[in-house]
Amino acid sequence: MSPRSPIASDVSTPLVTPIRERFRREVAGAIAAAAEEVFAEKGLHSAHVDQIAKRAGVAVGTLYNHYADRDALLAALLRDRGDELVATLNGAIASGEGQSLRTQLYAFVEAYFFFFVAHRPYFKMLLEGELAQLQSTYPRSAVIPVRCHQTILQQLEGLFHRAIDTQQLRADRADLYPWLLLGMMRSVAVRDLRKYKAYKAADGAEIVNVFLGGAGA
Amino acid sequence: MSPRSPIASDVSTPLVTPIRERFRREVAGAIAAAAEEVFAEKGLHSAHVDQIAKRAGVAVGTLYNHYADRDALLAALLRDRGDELVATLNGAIASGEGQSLRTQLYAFVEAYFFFFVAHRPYFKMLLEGELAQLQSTYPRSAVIPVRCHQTILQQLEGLFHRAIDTQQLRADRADLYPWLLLGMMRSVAVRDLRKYKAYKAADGAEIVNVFLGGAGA
Amino acid sequence: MSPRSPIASDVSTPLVTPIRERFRREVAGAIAAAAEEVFAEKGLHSAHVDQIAKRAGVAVGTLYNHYADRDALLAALLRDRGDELVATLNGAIASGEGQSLRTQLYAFVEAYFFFFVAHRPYFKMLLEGELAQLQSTYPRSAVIPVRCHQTILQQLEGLFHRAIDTQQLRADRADLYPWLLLGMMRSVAVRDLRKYKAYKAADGAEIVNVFLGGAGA
Amino acid sequence: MSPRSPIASDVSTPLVTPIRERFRREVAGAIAAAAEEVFAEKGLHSAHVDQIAKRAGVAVGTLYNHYADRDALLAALLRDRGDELVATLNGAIASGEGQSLRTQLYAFVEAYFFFFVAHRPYFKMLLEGELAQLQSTYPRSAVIPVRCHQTILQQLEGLFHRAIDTQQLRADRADLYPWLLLGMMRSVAVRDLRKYKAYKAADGAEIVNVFLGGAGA
DNA sequence: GATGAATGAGATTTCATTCAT
DNA sequence: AATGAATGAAATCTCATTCAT
Repeated sequence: MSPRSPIASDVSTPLVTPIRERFRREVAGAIAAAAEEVFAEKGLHSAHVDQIAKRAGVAVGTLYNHYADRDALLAALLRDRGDELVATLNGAIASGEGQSLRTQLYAFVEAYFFFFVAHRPYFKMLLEGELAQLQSTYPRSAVIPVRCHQTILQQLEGLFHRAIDTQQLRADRADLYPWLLLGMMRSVAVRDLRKYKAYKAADGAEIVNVFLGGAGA
Repeated sequence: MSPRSPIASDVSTPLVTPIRERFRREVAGAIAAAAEEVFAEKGLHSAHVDQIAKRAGVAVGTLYNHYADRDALLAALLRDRGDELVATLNGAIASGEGQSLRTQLYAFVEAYFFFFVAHRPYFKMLLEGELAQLQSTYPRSAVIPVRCHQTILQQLEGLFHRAIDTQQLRADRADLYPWLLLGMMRSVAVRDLRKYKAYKAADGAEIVNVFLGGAGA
Repeated sequence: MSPRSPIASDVSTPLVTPIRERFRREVAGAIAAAAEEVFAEKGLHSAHVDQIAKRAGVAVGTLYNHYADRDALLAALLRDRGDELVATLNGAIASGEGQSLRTQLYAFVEAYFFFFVAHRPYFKMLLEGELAQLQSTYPRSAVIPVRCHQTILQQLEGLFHRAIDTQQLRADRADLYPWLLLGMMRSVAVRDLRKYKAYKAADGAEIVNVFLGGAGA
Repeated sequence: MSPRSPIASDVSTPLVTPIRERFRREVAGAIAAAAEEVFAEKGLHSAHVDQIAKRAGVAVGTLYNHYADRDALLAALLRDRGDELVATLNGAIASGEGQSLRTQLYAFVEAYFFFFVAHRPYFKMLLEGELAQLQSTYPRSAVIPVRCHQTILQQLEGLFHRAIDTQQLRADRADLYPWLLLGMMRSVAVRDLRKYKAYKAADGAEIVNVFLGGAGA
């Protein structure tokens, strides 16, 4: 009720609230960053909130001031970065508009791995989340990676649909192609995460080559 | 008292034991079957031993009479079926010996999905196990799916190596090809498991078609 | 009801029953012997019935055919050997009747350690049983070592009572003396069991010397 | 906002922490006290963590916030009080320095029973722990009572060694004497714990009298 | 009577969440 | 808003005892 109350932020208190709010966001961001690391390192089930709080340099209670529960924190991570990924891929699609399928796919795959290289921990979470069955324990988080996967498939479906119209892609098994292309992409990402071979731009290009022209001699 | 007394014949135990032994194995089998279901349904982390015991129709203690602990049970499941899968694929490789790469790959992919269709629950476990980080909680189980995945990659490496010698496959990115092919296979398996589309023989054939000749028109 | 029934052992079946009975006792004896070893090795709480059965070369069920439960088995062991010990000590008392206190104590202590050397595993059980609180888990066994201890104290009380009458022992703290003497004996037994120093006859003699004449120069 | 703001003083944590820390210690102390009681009452094996937690008025989880596991709790109890006991006895030895062996032993025995009377529950644990075989289940706790016993024997060895030099003690069986004296002390402690006779100062004195001069008339 | 697998109550331990300070 | 100790439901595992063969 006082003019300095952080709750009733109106025009008379334009300075206090933003500072508090910025602080708030910084803490939430630190927790999210720590959580992403710990979830990626330990796995979606074995990452414990104490570890996350310690890594973030805050107390567990603080974590619960920013996220309703473990599920909400995990869901926020998966959703935010997932939205980023989808947006990045949409950007690649938009940029390739009107060009050849090959060019469009190059752009798409390049954007995918660009994001991958920048966010390996997120990808670990995403790939684990697509298959780990979290429904019972973390119902809100559980659906997000699956939805993300679906969205990417739909993006590819869109690309492919237009490519079929212009006869750049065989039509008969178009339903399968998004799964095949994304399966190769995922596999190359796993290869990198398993520390077999660090991803290189040539890998993405080869995925497109094989997808469009095959690996046969 | 004679050494050949019909009462105390030294063949008497082989009569009693097989019955017990058969029972024992049946129970162990029932537990393994129940475990496979529950692990597939609930996930490798969220499947609980009492659920497994209940599903198998035995008490928890019985489960522990047959498997040292939860980790050992899970490891046994993953190992046994994994060995079966590898053997099946080896069979396919052997059967295709000397034929064209396309024929060999058809056989390989067909065998893979034949096994998949027969053992969907196992595949759920396998695919989850390749990424779920089980090391801390279930160290013995953790390595098995990864090892299985490696073995299959090596099988493909072998196939591809010979195909390169006979110029049926481009040589330059041969290191990548096992990952690409297996990535597509895995993705189609996931598509089935997610209940989008049940696997059909044509799907496997198309994987080989795309892998060798591409999807471009 | 038949004349050969092992249950109704009367004069008409004098041969069959004894054989069966002997067999029965041999098995019970083997179980008891194994149990004594395992209880001594692992401790009264940590000795498991499976271990005992395995050591005896029988199945657990057989063990339960001979002893109602773990408590009964343990109680039988403690009681039987305890009775032997008390009888042995009574023998020593009887043999020393009418002789000097010193002579009587030598005989008593010698008998005690004679039995100890012959039955170290039993002594481990006995000494542990005097203090381990078994009441809640093994109520019948729990009281036996305590009762045995009491009986020995009473035997010493008897000896000392007569020695006081003949003025061979100071009268004022006679209530304490059984505890002091037995305390020294017990301690020397523990010294042996802990593998510090194997018991020698001279040790028993010195206990009597110190008890009667002190260790002062 | 000033760097010396009275609110955000850098001495503020030292004010908050001590309160938390004091609470923490109080709870840890309450758990330890409850544990000592329950372990003494029920025995080292039969005391259960939920009984201890209930007695301490906390939840099980709280107990595990303060002690890594049951073994650690038990070990802490045995170690802390054992160190106290050894220190008390060292004090008695120091105080008797240069005086007659009789005087030194009076001081030693008096200190022992002073501690005993103050800490009967601990002594129950200690005496049980010297013999109960805890190695398999509680490896860390298992060694402590034995080590404590050894230390006390060594303290007596030291006393006796000097007494032999000054010809206050017979030299020939000096290796045995610590065991004999401590055996009597232990036995009198057990007599008290068994509720036969409460310990009195005269009992300790009589132990020394008998040890140095014997009980013979 | 001997067998040994099945039983399940009970013990220990974990960890997401709460809440007084 | 931050703290971190307290909470207790839930999970795994043990082992004395039973009982069908």
